Amino acid sequence: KTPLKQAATSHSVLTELQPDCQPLTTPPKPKEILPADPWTPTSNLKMLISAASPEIRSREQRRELSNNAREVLQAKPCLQEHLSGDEYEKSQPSRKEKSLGLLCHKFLARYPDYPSPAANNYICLDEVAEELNVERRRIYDIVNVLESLHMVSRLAKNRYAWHGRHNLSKTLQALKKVGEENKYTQQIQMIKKREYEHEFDLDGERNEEMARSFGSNEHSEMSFVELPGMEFRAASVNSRKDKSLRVMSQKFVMLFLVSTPQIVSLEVAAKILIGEDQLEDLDKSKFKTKIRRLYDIANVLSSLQLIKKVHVTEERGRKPAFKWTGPEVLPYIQDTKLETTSTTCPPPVSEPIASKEQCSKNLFPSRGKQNFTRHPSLIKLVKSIENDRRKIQSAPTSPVKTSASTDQNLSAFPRQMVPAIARHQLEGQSKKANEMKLSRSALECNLSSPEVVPKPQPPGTTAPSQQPALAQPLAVCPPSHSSVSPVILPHAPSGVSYAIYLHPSQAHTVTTYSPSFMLQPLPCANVTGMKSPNAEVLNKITTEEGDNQIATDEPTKSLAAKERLTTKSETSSQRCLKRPQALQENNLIKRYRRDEESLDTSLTFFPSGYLIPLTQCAHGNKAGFSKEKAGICSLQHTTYASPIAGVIPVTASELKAVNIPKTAFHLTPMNIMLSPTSLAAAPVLSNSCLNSSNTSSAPNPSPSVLNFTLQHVGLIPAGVQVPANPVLQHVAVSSQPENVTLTSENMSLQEEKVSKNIFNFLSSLQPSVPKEPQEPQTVTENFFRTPGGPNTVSSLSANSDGTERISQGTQYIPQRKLEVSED
DNA sequence: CGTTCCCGCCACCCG
DNA sequence: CGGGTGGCGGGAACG
Repeated sequence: KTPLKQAATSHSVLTELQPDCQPLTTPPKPKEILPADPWTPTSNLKMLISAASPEIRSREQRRELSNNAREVLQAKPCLQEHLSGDEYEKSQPSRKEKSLGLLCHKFLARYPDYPSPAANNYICLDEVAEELNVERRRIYDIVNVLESLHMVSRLAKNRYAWHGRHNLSKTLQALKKVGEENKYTQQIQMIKKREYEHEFDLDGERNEEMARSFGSNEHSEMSFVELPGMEFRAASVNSRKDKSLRVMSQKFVMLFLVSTPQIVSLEVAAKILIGEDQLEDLDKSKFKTKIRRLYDIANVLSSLQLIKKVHVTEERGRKPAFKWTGPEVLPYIQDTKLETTSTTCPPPVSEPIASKEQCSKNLFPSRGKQNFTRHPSLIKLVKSIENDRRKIQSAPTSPVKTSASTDQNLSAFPRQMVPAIARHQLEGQSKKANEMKLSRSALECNLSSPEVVPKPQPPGTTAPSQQPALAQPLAVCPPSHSSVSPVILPHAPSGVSYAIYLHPSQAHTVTTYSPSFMLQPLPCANVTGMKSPNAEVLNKITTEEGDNQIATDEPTKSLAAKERLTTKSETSSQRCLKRPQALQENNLIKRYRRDEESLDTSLTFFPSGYLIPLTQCAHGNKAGFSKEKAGICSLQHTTYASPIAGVIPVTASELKAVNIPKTAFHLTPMNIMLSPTSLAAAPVLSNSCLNSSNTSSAPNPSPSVLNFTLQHVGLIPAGVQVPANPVLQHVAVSSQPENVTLTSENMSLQEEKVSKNIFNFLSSLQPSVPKEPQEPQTVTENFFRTPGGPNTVSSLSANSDGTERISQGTQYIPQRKLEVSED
């Protein structure tokens, strides 16, 4: 033990502090707090307690890293001032500063999102623990969930290999598949239904039966999901019977990938995760523990930017929940597509892969959503950060030598993986995601034609070396801020939906009103931010990016690739997934049957909508984009396939009976869905579009774009604006003046109203609009709609308070309202 | 007070 | 049998 302390603090309990502080992490802490120092009654008490407690021994008083300090400063900038002498608030290491999330951030900062296989991406738990000044135990928590995502893998005891996000795509696909096989969607439905019934004190006995049919049934207790190329972990060391965290984490993720609104409440998650193991036993403590674990997992997933916390509000108050913010996951596809896509794919991404270097160097590898051009001014920051990271990595603390064998594994794997991954990223894995949609359109505006699009040159900041990156259509801002950003943000500020979806009917109106906007048919299942409890079918629906050659000339379609919904065949999913367990095959038939059965009882969703981008964008050239996605998805089955518009809850049975029109446009009286975030995003889009289109050479690095990007990427907290004269600031949600409520009855009236509303909104996009801080989004939604048939409608209303509400269906059970709000 | 979740005891399990 | 793992839940910090 080398109790070498920089600060002469008399930490009696200070156990181990590594003298050799990492070069990167600025060790010196502003002010050191002496635990024994009696300046706060609380502290005294604490001391006494700790002293009295039998386990005083390893009471570590670790200081926080500069990062934390920074965050703290941000959090309470005002408090810093010299108020009443010295003693400020509490002790430095506030609980938050020790949070797992923060720790995870620090951890992730040490490794690149896309490490080059060449580098020795080894993780020594001990070292990390020391450098981060935390108990090893905490590192396990992080590593375990990372492992569940195959971002790391265990090599030997105390040693892990870092893979970064290279495998993420595949992993998520696999998880999604397994999730589907497990019929998590149905299970979720079950639980929700049960809750609902409980409210009315309905006989809960009946439920048991249902439970049996669903959740408990086929205890497909799947264990750890492995990746094809990944399993070969040091077999020797990897015997531990993976129980909880790892598996739990995977299941948790599955829930997101499988559920349509991609929002999962802790409660539901916990119940499902418990229910799997044992038949429903409302064990209080067990539940509680599960929740606690989920928080742990959620924290690191949050750090990975895969999810973010939101709140779901029902009649019974609001419950914590999480929303998937990670990449949209494509249904697993055979390898066939590889060639097809690779040819169509813009060279940049697919090529560079050859040289991992570039990949890893690209701090903003193209990722699912958040396809925003990296603002040049960010480059600097990014670079320095990366630099730091490099230092850390090369720090003497991690001198581990690579064994030939392991090295092999490491390098070999990525090589194969990358191409596929790259392609996915390119394609944009979320065909369904609205955000994807929008971002892509934005991207297209800016990037699809590099020549046309001027490269923003930040005043004084020019990074020629980065040019290539910018030129690449794919060199867009990924959400991978986690690895980049030194700043810790509370939550990803910006939401996810950037598009406005309109029903065709409304579309007309809108177009009329403001000709400058274009309507773009868009299949957006989960975009709306609405919660669709029974989107079971949805899960099987795959949006197909389209009709390749969809025209570029037709204004209505030119903007983005046309997308279609196609049902995904179970067969495809089945056959694609290679699960270690062979039992699967045996159950295949059974599952089919089950699936069919369940289909009958569940509701179906037919999503759709329109994206309303600026016309200018159309000028651009997105031809390439729209084309390349052609035939990505192999729709070998089309049970319910058909491009459909509108979000329409329909029961399977109804579906059969009603005979859904191919163009289900009229099925939905209306379905305009505005999410607060969309409002915020829109300005950006418009701005960028304007820049690129209006003036073919608009060097103006719009600050709003920067701000938005920063916020979105998490470099700065929401609400914070980067100094720059705001040309187009976020349009406050409140820009929507009136409440809009649509019902099937008074459609025409409502319609008008809506259009008006939209018009207002669109108008508000103009530069003159005053900026306002983003507000938490609130989505109200009805659950458990009754089988209302085609008449069911969705409606949206914007409250004067700036929050929006989206509710669907007038025939839903009113009590089943649900709100999702981001903090 | 409810939510979030840190801390670290201690059971496992693997050399 | 020692040490790495990590399940687990009390209870403190936070809001």
